[in-house]
Amino acid sequence: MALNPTDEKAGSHDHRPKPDERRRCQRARQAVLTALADLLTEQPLSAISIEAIAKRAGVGKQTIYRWYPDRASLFIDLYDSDVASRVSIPDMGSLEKELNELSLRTWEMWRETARGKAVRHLIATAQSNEQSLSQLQDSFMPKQRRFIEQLLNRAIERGEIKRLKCDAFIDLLIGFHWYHLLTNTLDDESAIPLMISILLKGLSRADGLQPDSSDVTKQE
Amino acid sequence: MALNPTDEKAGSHDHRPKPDERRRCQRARQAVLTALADLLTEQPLSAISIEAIAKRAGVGKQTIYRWYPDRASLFIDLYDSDVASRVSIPDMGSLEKELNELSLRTWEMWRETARGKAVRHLIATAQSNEQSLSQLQDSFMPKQRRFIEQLLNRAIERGEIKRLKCDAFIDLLIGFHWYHLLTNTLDDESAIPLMISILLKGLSRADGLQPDSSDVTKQE
Amino acid sequence: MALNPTDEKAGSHDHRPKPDERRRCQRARQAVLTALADLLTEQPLSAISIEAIAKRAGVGKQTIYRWYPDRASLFIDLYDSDVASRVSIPDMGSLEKELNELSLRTWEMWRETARGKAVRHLIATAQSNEQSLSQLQDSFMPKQRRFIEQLLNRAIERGEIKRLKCDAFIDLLIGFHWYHLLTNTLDDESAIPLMISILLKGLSRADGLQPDSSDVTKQE
Amino acid sequence: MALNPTDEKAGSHDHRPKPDERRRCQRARQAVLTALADLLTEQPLSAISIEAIAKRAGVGKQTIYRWYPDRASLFIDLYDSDVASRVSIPDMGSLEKELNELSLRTWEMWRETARGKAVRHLIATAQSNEQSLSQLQDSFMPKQRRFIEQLLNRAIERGEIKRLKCDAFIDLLIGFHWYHLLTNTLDDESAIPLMISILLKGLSRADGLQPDSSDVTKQE
DNA sequence: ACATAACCGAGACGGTACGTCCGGTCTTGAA
DNA sequence: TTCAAGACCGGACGTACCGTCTCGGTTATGT
Repeated sequence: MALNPTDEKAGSHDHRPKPDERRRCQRARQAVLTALADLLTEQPLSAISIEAIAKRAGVGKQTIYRWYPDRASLFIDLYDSDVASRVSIPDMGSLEKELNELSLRTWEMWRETARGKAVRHLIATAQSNEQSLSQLQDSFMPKQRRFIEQLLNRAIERGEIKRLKCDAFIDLLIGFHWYHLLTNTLDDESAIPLMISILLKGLSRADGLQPDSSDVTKQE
Repeated sequence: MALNPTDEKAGSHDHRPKPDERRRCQRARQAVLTALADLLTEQPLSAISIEAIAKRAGVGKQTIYRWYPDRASLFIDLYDSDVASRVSIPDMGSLEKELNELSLRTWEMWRETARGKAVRHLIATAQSNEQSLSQLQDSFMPKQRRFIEQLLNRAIERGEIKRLKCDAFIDLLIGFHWYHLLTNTLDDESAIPLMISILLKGLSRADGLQPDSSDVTKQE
Repeated sequence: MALNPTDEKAGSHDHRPKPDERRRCQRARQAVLTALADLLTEQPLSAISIEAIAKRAGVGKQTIYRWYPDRASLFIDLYDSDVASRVSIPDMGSLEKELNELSLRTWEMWRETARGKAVRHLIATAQSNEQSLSQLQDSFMPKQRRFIEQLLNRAIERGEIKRLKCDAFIDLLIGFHWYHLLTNTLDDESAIPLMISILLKGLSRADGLQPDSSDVTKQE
Repeated sequence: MALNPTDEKAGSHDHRPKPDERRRCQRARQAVLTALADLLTEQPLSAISIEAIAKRAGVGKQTIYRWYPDRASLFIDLYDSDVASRVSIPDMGSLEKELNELSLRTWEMWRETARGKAVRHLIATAQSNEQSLSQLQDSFMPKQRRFIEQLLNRAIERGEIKRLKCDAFIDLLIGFHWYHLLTNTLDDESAIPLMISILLKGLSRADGLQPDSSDVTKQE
């Protein structure tokens, strides 16, 4: 049986000419990201379109499509570009405090820079576009989870909690935030510490008590 | 002097001519819902459009727009029409068992009837359409929450848990499911009992231990 | 009652982005004109729609709307594109003969190329669309009149008739043809020479006999 | 017992439910005609639709469709209903004067009662609807021609002109008016007497001079 | 040092779907 | 039956974006 060497990626007959990252015009890149950021703050989500971004940025549409093969990539690039740093959490000695801090800062950033809208658009887009969904899964979500994992690891080092790889915990935490973001229902930020306290109680007791949940520590 | 009550100016905004629900053609309504259900099972989410639904149903587009002022209403009507009954949970004596049952049945229904896609489209749509968001908030979400509240109330009556109105608990539970639905990541349903056990442990301890979360029981 | 505020007033500060004529795709232009011509010969007038033309031409609707701001422009472009030349009349030494020739050839062309239908659609369209009416007035009618004016001028040079600028004469001639075209009543082409002989007799005597029509020669 | 007159039209495979003229509601009929007349004066031609007329008249659409099988019938009914009388011309002893009077009064009526718009719509409609075209040919046009024929007959009785049945003459006269009506170009009513003088000169000389037009007097 | 690629802006292109409007038919309840 | 009201199916309207494709013009690499 003869393997076709050109077909490394199954099903990919995508003969895209692979743009040369070195020659990328940084001015254009910045213009696009800035334009998108501006539109997000000024316009309703329904007014965000590639065409509008390109026009606002003074950039050809192709320039966007060249560097961002799907919408998700663009929004993720924006999200990463200048925002990640805003939510780095120092060691506060308490996981609960740190999670609260992380959550509150995230919401603050979502609100103030309209990045919340970007996330909403990103998630919405991924529902009807396979490539965008992949980007969401492979690029955006891991980064989001890593923030939380860092805090968990720190707590483990401090001996605050037991060593465990509990995806469900992170799912619950992020799911809570997404839920409120997507439904625009976080009337009261006091819901956050409450939610975290519930989660942490669940976590602290997850060290092998009930037989039907004893596998928590072995998950994954 | 007779005042003409039919004032054409009528500063009121929308003043839509209010279709007469009694005269609604049930055949058309069913055709639309069936067509939508079929498309959801057969087509990718990106292929779902009002136009496609109307064509498939053999119905004029206007007939859809007449009864569903926004896309969300349509999807919610579908969701309600024949699905709710599938996830009624009998009293199983254990909240944990019941929540597990509810979750598993929900995912089963989402999968088998493609109603999961409907929810995904519904949520995505609400991101760029204010009216749809309102429908999501006011019509879809309360119904979803009520399922869980019923189980919680039953557990309270059984004395299994203390009386409490803990929105955060429900947010966490639903948020978890939405998160996995929207990102198409529920590879393993064993994550569900794990998640529920975490939640329940948080809940069971929420009865006024730590001073900073003692208000759990008084919430709302 | 919601009155639909059609754009008829429209101070026409319509800063449309003015498409760049140089970049116009000639293939698309030809495809549109050919498709329209074909539809005119094959279909009843009621089946002629922008959508049908675009589909037949394998062209996006926008491509039509981009270059033809109103329906009239499209039909006039078709009419001009390949038809005008068919009715150029050589000097035959006699105005009557030439007018007969022009008329007969016009009807022949209207019939054989279905351009008569185009004119009918053009005129009908202009009745309910201000822009189309303007196009009819400013673009189509002058060209039609010029054909006749040329013959008249030639006759003047030959000394056949006196110098005069008689709009009414042309109005009568064109009016006659339009009348029969629009009502689909030209059962017998022998009506044409008869009509022309009447007109010409009126013309030949118009050289200042009756005082109340002496201004014929000064008209405009 | 009266015979049911609905089956008069032979060859009609039109299974229309045969409206009973005797039971026709005159209130509804008047309301429709008045509404149409009002819309014609108040609205641009593009705003005239069956739906708008029905709504304005406070009448069901079916009531219009029942009595007017095509749009043309409706407009002709309006035109006939109250307007014809306005252009009856007394014997003025001179055909030219009478034709001028007829023409001027027609334009005056067209303008003042917006009936000109009705005629425009009528003609436009006939371009894309066979039934309407038939109505135009069989009902509207003959009536219009009869006005002129009456004047011609009177002139013949007076001995002013020779006996003749010259369709072309009438075609020219009506064609002239239609042309200016449809193109909204009758800037100056002084064009009318000029046009008529041309026509009449043609007519007065049409009594067998040139051999090739000697058949004028034998026409029809 | 300069040819030659790839970039860039602009925007035309073939399409799909939007949400609205109207045509013409059918249904309902009241008179 | 007729009428007012209006729901119904169908289909065209004109617009907005999609993602692709030229088109000159402008870098900026690499031999």
